[in-house]
Amino acid sequence: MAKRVTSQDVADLAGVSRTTVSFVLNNVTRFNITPQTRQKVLDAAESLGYVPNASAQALASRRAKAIGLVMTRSPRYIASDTFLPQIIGGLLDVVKSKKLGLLIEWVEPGRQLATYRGLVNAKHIDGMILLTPRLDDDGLKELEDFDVPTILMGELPGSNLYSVDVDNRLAAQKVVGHLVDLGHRDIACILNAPPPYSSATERLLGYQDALEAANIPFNNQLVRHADFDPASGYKQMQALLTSAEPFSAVFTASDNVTIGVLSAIRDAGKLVPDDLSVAGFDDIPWAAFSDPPLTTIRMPAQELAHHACYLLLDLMQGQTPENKHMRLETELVIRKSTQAFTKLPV
Amino acid sequence: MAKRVTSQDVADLAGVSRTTVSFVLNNVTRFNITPQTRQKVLDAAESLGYVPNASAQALASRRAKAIGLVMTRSPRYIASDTFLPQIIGGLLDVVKSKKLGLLIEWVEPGRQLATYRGLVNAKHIDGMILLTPRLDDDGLKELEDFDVPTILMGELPGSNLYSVDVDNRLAAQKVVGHLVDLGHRDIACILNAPPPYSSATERLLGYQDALEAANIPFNNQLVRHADFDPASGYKQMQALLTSAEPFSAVFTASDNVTIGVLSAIRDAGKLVPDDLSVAGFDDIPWAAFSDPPLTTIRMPAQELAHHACYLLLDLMQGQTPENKHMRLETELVIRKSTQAFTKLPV
DNA sequence: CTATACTAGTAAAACAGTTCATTAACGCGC
DNA sequence: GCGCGTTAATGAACTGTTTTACTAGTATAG
Repeated sequence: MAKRVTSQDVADLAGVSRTTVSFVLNNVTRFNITPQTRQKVLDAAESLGYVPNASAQALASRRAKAIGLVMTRSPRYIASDTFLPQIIGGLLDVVKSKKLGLLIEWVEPGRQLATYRGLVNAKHIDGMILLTPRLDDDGLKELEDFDVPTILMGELPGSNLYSVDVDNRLAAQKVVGHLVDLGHRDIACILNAPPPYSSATERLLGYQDALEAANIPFNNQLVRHADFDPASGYKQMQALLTSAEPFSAVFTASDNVTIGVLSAIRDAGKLVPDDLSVAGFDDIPWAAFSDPPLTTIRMPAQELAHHACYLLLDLMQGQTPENKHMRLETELVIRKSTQAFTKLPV
Repeated sequence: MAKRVTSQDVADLAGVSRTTVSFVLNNVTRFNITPQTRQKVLDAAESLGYVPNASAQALASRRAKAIGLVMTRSPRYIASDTFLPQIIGGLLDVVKSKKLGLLIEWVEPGRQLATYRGLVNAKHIDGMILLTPRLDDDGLKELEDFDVPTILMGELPGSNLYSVDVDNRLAAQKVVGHLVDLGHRDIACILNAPPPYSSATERLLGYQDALEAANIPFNNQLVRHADFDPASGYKQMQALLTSAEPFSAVFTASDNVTIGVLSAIRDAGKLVPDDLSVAGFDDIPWAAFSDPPLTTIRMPAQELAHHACYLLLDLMQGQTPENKHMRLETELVIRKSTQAFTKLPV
């Protein structure tokens, strides 16, 4: 249990002051340090195995050297989020290269405001990335007033916060448009999440856009809301299949939900794509290997994370990029789960 | 941009000293505080919206109030880890209830020792949980000498560190035993990861145990190592199918890898379970909905996270539980992907 | 030969808490 | 009326950095 090595120890060994040690180790160019002195300090630090105390650094510099990834969903849903690893992987890339820490937080519904305030005031983090924001988040407006750099991953209409996302509406329109182009007119829609989540609402709008462009009347009976996981997809698909409404294709606004959807279709004794075309959203790793391989929208999850992180870093350095809402390109990936309309299944 | 509220502000408003504020807010019972004074302080803190500065607290108390989740895999693999969300969800449960922070770290292969030392000395965290340890991790032995509470999630034979895991060997033996019981004798094995990962090695041993118990000679030609993701599973399965070795069943030591395995089998024109029985490991959410639903081993991921976290908290409080290696129960989940042996496929 | 400007470095004051040692006040017994 | 113990609260030291303001020493210009 060796005693902590402090900057004083380094200073003593190098024969300089703590100030100088700090300047050297932080590459402060504003002051003049001779190369010799510099080297002496570096050698001393190296030989002692000096690592600055993060708390002291944070306290003195008023910078925590860490960012937070804040999730608005309960651990139960986090557990089945196939998307999260990609986000975290992407964030780690950046964070690591900038020598920052990554803190994971979760805000309880109903206590958002208090949680955000706590995070901000405790100064545990210098900025935060909010994942899957909810439309009914009461704390988000307040957040705009705090002076904490914040990036929304996901869009929230009307919010003044910076955001990084794909254009969910356009992407949904693209994939539903593909179904329309194949001749389908009765297209069911299973949303990824309940209405309070903005991505669900946006994807529904895109679905409607595609219908409208083809002069297909909107039928609310064909729209269902799933709840992130395969089980909810199974349930909603089963409900659709036993309903009186006929349809020849289904758009599922989340591949993770699609896992359950395909299963329900199989259990009902129908074939994809012969009886029913199925298109997804996200292109999770599973999609390319499903049976049949899934036509879907590629969500550039890691790139989203990269961009969100870099944008956050800019904000943390006091910059104010003029484009507040960054939208990344999505790509329609056509595989084997969709085919041209032939007839309505019985 | 309101100025920060400090404990001094609270003290002033309540008409007491900073010391008293600290005692009240930290529930220090060793000192006597009258209920009236106590209430005055609480009211003052409440009305000012006081939140202690995390850095200052950490510095003064020498406790960071945060734990770290440390991963030994590169972001590229992290991105396809279907397991991670469950772990994080489980950790968040506990961490939140104890008002701790959760920091995510990633150690680069080859720089493990330096990274661990940095983490420890920087005192950013009070303890850490190591995920999927590698047998060739040079920093791990050193870690035993540091006095930082550490929990291994995963087993590392010979390590003196506390660990929480399932009995990978026994679990693999159970599921392979199930295949044996069904009459299969030529059973291929696709491991979840390269040999340096202890879980791969342990599961291979369990596979061998099951063969040995049934007096089936071990055939190294039937063993392959995948690399965490579906694509690697596809590749290894394809290699097996085109090899000269016959087999009637395959044990895949990771469901995520199994996704690719099933796909390769379909592409080869074979049927599961008629031509080939397939058994997995992990029971990820997909497994219940795959085609056919997958026979697999249920990995209690969230419980593992819970236990690891509680054990870590014990360690952080200076306790030294006598059982250093906690093993959680796994359960064989029999679904439709395995059936009794009939004949070897051509 | 000073006044000035630069160099290279330092002393000391933050930063915002925790915690040990101390004290003031108070009743109590003798 | 004095020492004593107890209670409730405080002063001040301490945590390990950053950073501002300052200084001693040297070179340059007038």
